[in-house]
Amino acid sequence: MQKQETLTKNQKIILDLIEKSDQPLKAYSILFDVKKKGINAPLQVYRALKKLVKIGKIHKIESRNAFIACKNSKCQIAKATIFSICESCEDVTEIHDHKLSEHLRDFKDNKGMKYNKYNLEFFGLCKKCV
Amino acid sequence: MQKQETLTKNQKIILDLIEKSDQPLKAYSILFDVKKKGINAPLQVYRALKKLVKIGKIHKIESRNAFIACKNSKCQIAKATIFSICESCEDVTEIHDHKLSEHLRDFKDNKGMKYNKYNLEFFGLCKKCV
DNA sequence: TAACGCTGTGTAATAATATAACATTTATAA
DNA sequence: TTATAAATGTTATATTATTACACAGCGTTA
Repeated sequence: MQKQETLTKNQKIILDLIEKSDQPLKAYSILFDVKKKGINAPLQVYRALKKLVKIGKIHKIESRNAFIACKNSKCQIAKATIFSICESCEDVTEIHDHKLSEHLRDFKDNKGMKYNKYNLEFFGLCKKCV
Repeated sequence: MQKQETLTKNQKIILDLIEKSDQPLKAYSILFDVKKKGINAPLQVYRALKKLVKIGKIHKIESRNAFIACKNSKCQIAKATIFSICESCEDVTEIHDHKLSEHLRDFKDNKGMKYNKYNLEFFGLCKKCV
């Protein structure tokens, strides 16, 4: 079987919703919002989220248990994510910084471990909240 | 009131347990283990964990919802953490890499956000699991 | 010393996040 | 067309974390 190119109905519904928000959404808030479209159970949401994360359409903000759309149109990068998170207003922004990404991509520890993925979250106060 | 230097009974019990493990422990597994010491409820565990994280004695592995002791004897660094995580055996190691830490500490985005904390998790396969 | 603020304790209840198990359906590949 | 991988729908349950309340201990300061 080939890699699936087109999303299924549930996946589309959920991706649409996440893409309309510029901030991360939580699974059960997504569930609440898509009930009118016939998605009734948590598992239906979690399954779609899992797939969307896998193909890089969305990312999980681990420290917040929330999901945000990847704005990078070319993004197949489920594998290398950097976010800034305001600890006051909880605003989350994905960071695309070539130099930093390069640095992280090239990082080697002294254990001989080969990395294929990383997730970096910066915390602080955004301009509005300072 | 001054900053508390000494840990309370519950905090000590839980820190001891976490320090004896070289791998991250989950809250409810901690709870199970400390029941014999008179800690009966999840909240007692979560409260101690929160404090221990705050003072830098332990770190939370966000992607795993688990807690690991900080091995760095000087560690007051609840604020700057880097881990490597094996996706096969789930082995977790804290990384101390001066150059990388420096790079992350000095990172500035273009939003004027001031960071006071970051958490970086690398994923891959450890030597044993390759 | 009494009153206050702060931190921690203990307990019960509940909220929030996530997965297991099962039967069925749809899509793709051989 | 048949085998298989991927997705669906549903119910139940597991796991992770917090709210709310009553109270205890300690240091500060009035």
